[in-house]
Amino acid sequence: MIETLLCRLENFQPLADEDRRVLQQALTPPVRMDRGEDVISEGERPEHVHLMIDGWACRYKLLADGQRHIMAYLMPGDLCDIHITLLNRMDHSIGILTRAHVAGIPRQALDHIYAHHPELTRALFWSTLVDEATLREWLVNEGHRPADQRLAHLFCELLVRARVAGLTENHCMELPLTQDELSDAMGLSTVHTNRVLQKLRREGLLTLRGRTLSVHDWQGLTEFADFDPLYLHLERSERMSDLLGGI
Amino acid sequence: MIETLLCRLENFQPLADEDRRVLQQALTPPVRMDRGEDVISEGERPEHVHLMIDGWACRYKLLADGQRHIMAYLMPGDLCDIHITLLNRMDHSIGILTRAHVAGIPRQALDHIYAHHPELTRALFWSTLVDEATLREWLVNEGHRPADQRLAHLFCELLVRARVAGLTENHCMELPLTQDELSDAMGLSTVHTNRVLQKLRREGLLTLRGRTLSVHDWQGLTEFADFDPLYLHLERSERMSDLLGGI
DNA sequence: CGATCTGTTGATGCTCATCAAATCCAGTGG
DNA sequence: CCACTGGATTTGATGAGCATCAACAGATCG
Repeated sequence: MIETLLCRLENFQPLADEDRRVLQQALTPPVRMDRGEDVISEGERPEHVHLMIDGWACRYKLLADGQRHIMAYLMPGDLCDIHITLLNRMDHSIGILTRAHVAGIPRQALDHIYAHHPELTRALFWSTLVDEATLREWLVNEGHRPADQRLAHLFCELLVRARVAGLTENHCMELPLTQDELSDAMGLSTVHTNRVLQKLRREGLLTLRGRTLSVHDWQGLTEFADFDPLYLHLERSERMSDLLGGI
Repeated sequence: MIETLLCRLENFQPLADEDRRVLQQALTPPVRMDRGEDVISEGERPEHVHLMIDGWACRYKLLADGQRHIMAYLMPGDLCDIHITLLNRMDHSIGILTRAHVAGIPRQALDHIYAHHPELTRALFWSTLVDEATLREWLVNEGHRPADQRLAHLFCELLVRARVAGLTENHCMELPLTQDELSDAMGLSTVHTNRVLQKLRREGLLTLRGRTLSVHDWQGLTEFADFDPLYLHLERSERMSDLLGGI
């Protein structure tokens, strides 16, 4: 799954073999984690950067009233928290959503990369900038789009990201999220999310059942959601071209 | 106003005189801009990083239906778009909100900094991580908080940021935003924003009139808004201590 | 096989958008 | 100095979108 990460980083620019090796060797062995556990919690001082090997996680914050807001989904190949070497304390938590394996890059190894591998450093920096761009799009999504478009837009994004990570078959992907977890990310109630999902299904755009997302009308979905993948900055990905062609 | 930037960067760690000089000398002379102009537009390939000398700007995207969503406010001392050196094309625009002066750091100068001034580079990287953290908080704000808390939270943030930039007097600051511009950031209609502002005023929390924000009950406001400034990562700022003490 | 989590359905009401019009204000030109 | 103008703020009325509460059906799992 380091392959997935490398593959993603190469959306910025091709990596030297040396850089690939350095990154690979920096990784600690994957740790098994279960749904409900935190990779790291708000307020903690992190010592590792974490990499999702398999399984899904999310960034989230808890509000004063106990509600959880999910700010990002992390799928296999995603780095969880590069920030962390530079920020003192986590301002949010990272929680596991499925059975998962998580590897780490020790702070020390990362410092070494920063000091001696400028190209790799830039690639990692690039990757956080993409995360930031994604965050901006989510902000637009929650701020301005009604519930149906909002969910549709999320599914577009997830399908593209999964595609680039090699996690799709045709227009289907494993999506191990409950409607509750979707709701906490979209700022909707579970009930409303449920009704919107039914509507998207009725309209022949997609179905979500048994942890599998199937997109039936990709073109229709992207148009409905006003989805423009520019913000994912994946222009270089070969796996993207057919999808993008369809947009 | 480079002072403000340096002062902000030193929230990460004190800068060497050498680094301060390098940054100062990298700046191009400020250019005068007017409300409505774009510093840079979506899709463009940027050649400078921009620094707000005076006046305000915002990051925004235009949606398919013509609505504008504001994703960040930029005040004097804020860098607009460091990303830019690494991302190919802007996935959003930066628009001027008041008469303003904007300086630039040429891409070339920035590359030089990246290559030869690791500490300064880290400080700049840190600064984008804070931007990202702010984005996450905005996401929570729009996703989960009702309109009154949402606006209150925004005002808390703006006051703290202005305070650190030396732009406040007591609990007042110049806030040159129309209710329309506030609405576009909060995902509310102008009408509703207006009513919420009246409510916050009636409750004695703050008044916003004639481009001036006056917070009358800081403690009450932060409690009402569920505001925790951790995400701004300003622990080192001396100017913050009195405000934070009040939280 | 019950216990628990997830998904589904119905009913009710609040928050907020929308439309429309009135007022206020700063700037501009006669 | 005043009339004019266009933008910003304010007010009222109406209705849509979505939250909330409650209950039930299905799935999953030890």
